[in-house]
Amino acid sequence: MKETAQLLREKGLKVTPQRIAVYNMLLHTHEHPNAETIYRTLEVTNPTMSLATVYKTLDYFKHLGLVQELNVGEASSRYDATVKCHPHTVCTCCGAVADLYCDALTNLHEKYADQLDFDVTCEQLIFYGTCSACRSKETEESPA
Amino acid sequence: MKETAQLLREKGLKVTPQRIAVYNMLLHTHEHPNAETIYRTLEVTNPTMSLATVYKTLDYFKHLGLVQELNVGEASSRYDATVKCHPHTVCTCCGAVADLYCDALTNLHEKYADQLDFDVTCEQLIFYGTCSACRSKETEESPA
DNA sequence: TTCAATGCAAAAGTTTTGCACCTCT
DNA sequence: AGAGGTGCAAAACTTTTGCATTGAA
Repeated sequence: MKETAQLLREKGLKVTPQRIAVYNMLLHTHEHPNAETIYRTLEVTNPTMSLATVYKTLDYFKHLGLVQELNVGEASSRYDATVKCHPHTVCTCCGAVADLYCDALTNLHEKYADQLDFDVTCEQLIFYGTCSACRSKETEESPA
Repeated sequence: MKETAQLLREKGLKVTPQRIAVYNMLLHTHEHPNAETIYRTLEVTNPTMSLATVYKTLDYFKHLGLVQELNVGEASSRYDATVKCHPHTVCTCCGAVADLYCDALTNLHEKYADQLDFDVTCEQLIFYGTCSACRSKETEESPA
């Protein structure tokens, strides 16, 4: 993946197989995995990968703005390669965390800046509830 | 505090000094303390209080809807006795977590329900940035 | 009196750190 | 060659759990 290597280089990072693997995994998933999940997934193709390196790598990426850390109330943080602020949904039934692309619910701080006595640099909107897949399952099991 | 005792009883909880102390502390603060902070504060007046009890108590309260757990990206959860959904601001300079009362930014899921393929039960909106106090300090130190 | 709550200490889970070795530049 | 990254193991931190004792009803 030449682009990832170049991106890391531009950010002033040394290019290593581990860093490329972590970044590419995040680029190609919508699951918002946590460090443990990233580690277990990459372990298969990168047998020498260690969990500590995943943590260190995610920390570098976060500070350089390559990834976004996401806190949905679980014990461990999730990560998203889409760094632009956007809302998320968290299904309390299956645990899935999904991106929400809805202009009306994005960059709320810009729309309401005049009502806030606060310099907002970033916002996080999370909806907790039941996703459509889990809702269908519930309806099958106990139809109204 | 007779009201707290009664509230706990109504929720089916045994009334103990520890539970009253935790609930009253949360009622009378706007700091959104975490378990450790609650413990250290109450330790002074309730010398036998233990941290494990604080955790167990907060867990009961949360499940009974007496308190709200708040996750602002720190290692530990913060707690709020105001259980009604409302946005929060987090100052990345001083760490303060404040309530935001702004109708336009509350219950967003009701206003945009038709645009979401998701049954929302609860929402969490957090603005990260600099509070007015820290902004003034910055201006003093390096005036524009 | 009885059952649940408390407090302690130990355990579990996530994340960080120290350090010797390795690898990218 | 040299700076920096990796991997391992140990440590640090938050939260949970087991269990004997205490206390509320």
